[in-house]
Amino acid sequence: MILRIEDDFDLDRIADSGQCFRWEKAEQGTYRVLHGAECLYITDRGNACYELDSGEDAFREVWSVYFDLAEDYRRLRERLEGSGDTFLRRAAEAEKGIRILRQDPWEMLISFIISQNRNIPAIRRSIALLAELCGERRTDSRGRTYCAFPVPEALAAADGDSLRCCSLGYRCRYVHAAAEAVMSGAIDLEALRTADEERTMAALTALEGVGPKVASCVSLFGLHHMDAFPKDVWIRRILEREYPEGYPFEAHSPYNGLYQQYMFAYYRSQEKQAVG
DNA sequence: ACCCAGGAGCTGC
DNA sequence: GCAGCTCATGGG
Repeated sequence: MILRIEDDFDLDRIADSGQCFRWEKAEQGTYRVLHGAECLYITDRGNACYELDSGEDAFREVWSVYFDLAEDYRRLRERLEGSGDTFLRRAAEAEKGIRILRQDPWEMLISFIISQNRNIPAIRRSIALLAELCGERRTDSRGRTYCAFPVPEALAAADGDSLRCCSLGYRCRYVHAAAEAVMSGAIDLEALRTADEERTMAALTALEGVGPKVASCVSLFGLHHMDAFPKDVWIRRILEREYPEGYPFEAHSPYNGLYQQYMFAYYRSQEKQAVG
């Protein structure tokens, strides 16, 4: 189907934003997007037109939700124009097109447990290996196989050696423990969608290997709590260098998470240019 | 051979 | 409470 998206929407920027680890560039302008057990090919045809290999039903039930198309990101970006936060305004203008995807909280929990103390290419690699090892094998619309993100049962059942094959290192037992916590009901990820931030962070950080950074990523990217504000090494640098007097969380609430993504992407792109 | 990475847990003070 | 250490592994 062909779709017109007038709002901020940039596939390259979303793909590089560090919130999703299973997007793969197919050909120029086209991404193959894996999300849970689903697969989508989406192509930027220019002039705000996008081609999706999905039917109307899958689009309405899965992909329009995933891309958060009901939200007006231009409005959220333009909301910054009245503020005196010049760094953030610059970042948002430069990185316009980033969105906060509505990803699956279980997939985000495991992905960000894996993410700790690793760079993005290494995270992608481990997640791909994990899916190949424990995910259901499926076929996409082009006849290519792909692997669904493993369900909790599969990871709880996986033995230590097979997890170790995914280069998870010391995070193996965290992944296994998280799967068991979800299976046993010790944590109810669905219930956290509507929980307040304090309860959400408390429930997530109670899991082994889940600290404040991983929990806030699950909250933002998996539960769509738009005010969650993950602080990784990059964001810490930004706060130190650009906001020595303190960052204005209150002024930007309840969209701190989206604005964090603009800053994260902007700062990293600046660093790349400085190096290259 | 280095140093770093979308960090967290543990120890010692 | 918080600095400092350790963890396993790959990317640049």
